[in-house]
Amino acid sequence: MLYFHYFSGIMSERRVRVRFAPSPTGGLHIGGVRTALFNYLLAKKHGGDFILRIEDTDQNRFVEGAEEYIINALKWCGIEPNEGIGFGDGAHAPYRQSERKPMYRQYAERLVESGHAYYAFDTEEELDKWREDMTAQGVPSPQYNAVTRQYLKNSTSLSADEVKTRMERGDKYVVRFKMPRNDDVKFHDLIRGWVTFNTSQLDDKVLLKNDGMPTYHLAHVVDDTLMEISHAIRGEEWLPSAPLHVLCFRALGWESTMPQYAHLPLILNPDGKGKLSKRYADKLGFPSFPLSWTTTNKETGAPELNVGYKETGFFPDAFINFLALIGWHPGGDKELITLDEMIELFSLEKVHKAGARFDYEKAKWFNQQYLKARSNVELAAAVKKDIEAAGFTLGDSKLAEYCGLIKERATFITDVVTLGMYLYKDIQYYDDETIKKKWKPEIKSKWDEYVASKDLSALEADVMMNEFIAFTGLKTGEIMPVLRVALAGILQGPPVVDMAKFLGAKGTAERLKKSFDYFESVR
RNA sequence: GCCGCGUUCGUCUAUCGGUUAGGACACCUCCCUUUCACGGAGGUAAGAGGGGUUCGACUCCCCUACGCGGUACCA
Repeated sequence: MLYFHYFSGIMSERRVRVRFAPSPTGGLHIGGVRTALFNYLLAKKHGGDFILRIEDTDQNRFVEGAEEYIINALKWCGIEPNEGIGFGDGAHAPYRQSERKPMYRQYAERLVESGHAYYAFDTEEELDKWREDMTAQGVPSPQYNAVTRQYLKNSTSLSADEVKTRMERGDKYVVRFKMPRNDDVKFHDLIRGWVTFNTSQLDDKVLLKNDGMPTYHLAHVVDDTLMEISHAIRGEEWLPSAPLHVLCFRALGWESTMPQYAHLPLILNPDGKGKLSKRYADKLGFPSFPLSWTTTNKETGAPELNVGYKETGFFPDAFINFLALIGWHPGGDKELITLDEMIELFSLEKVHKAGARFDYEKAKWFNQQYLKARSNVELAAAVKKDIEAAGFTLGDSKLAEYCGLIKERATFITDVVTLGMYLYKDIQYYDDETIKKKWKPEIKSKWDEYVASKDLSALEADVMMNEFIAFTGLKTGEIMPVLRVALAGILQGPPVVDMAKFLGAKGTAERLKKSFDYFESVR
């Protein structure tokens, strides 16, 4: 509802409004989903607004379908914004920065007028060349700053006339922030506390590009202000440019409504080397996107399908639970928590500072826990389509029974379909090795003998199995593996008697006969 | 290189000056089950190093090391 604004100078109460602001440059990756999640949690915790803003200021990197993907991913995760692209316009439309393009220029101009920014005419080629030369001379990362701007082509170094003619002539130019030469910029981060940077380390960042689009820096300062954003929660990779942003707010006279920053720790690759990347995920065999997403191979140009968490068989609630606990911990020993509980428990102060390695094994464990907790009926509904497509022809209650038999053994919802396939269609594979070791022809003759005198329609399958085992006179260790393979084909799965019950006396008898005949042929 | 941020079991983490440093994943042992799994019981395993401050530091400060991030007319 209302949030106590601690560090704004004047203590004020402010409605919590947060935004998730991805670039439509491809599929949303796991780190992005977690950023969205933390934004969502803070908004819900305080009864505020969660906004989806699309930061598409770089036309070159725009990817078709990415925006729709982001919307669908948030929907699947169950963390839907209540305002913004795909979720309804509020009072601050439009929410796509490309559509807000005309709004930004005036603020860039304002900064130029107030002496906080200037025009620069250097072309990208000239700058590339200049950086190259500087690097060759031993400057590791050349800065466009208080010193170098004096000899580069801009309105601080050129005469007023020259600037005027260039602009009238239609020369392309950018607007750069005029970074002070040597000032300390101090700001408070909700996760890290006070952070200080010296402006001598910062350069004159481009605010408005030569195509008239703002860069991220200007765009988010303007939009966060106009959209009345109270908290800016983003990845740690933004921390180094935060002082620039603070200075922009200040120069525009917006410091009092500046959002409070919270820089999230990064999700690292499992070996701790670098930000979690698709490349690593691919290599180690786990998904990096919530939903499947097709990318284009940079070398071959061929389309590549990246299977998502959803398609792998993750439940959204399990996925979110797992993600929430990367870099955040509410205290206590409870790990299985619902979204509502997360909202209740959430606070940015409890977010960790250090980066966290991604652990796919733990992700699987979460899913397994959620799977086990689902009712048989729920699982049946979730799996019905796939399982019917795979050959299951029985009714819903039978399908639920099947799910109950299988779920303890499954990690993914997709496992439920495949793990007990032999129960709803013919056995596709037999473990011949076990048969070669365990098969005794007398089992078949005993079975024929046993079953000849029985009325299968009047017999319970479990009773039948127990009677038959006793009838063979064999030790359970001798007979059980054979019966298991005869019913399932493999040495895994639910208890033999339970499988028999599922198959029914008649179904079990048919299957035993068929399997025993086969066993005779392989022994 | 420079700047920033960080550093508790292999991994995710609890601890907010006084604990036998707790939990979870993974791993190992045993039990349950003559299958696989689930479940249960137990086990191995941690405060990067060095200085301070303090009666007392994982906890506060400094230095070092290491890791990550940033250093674009990308976000």
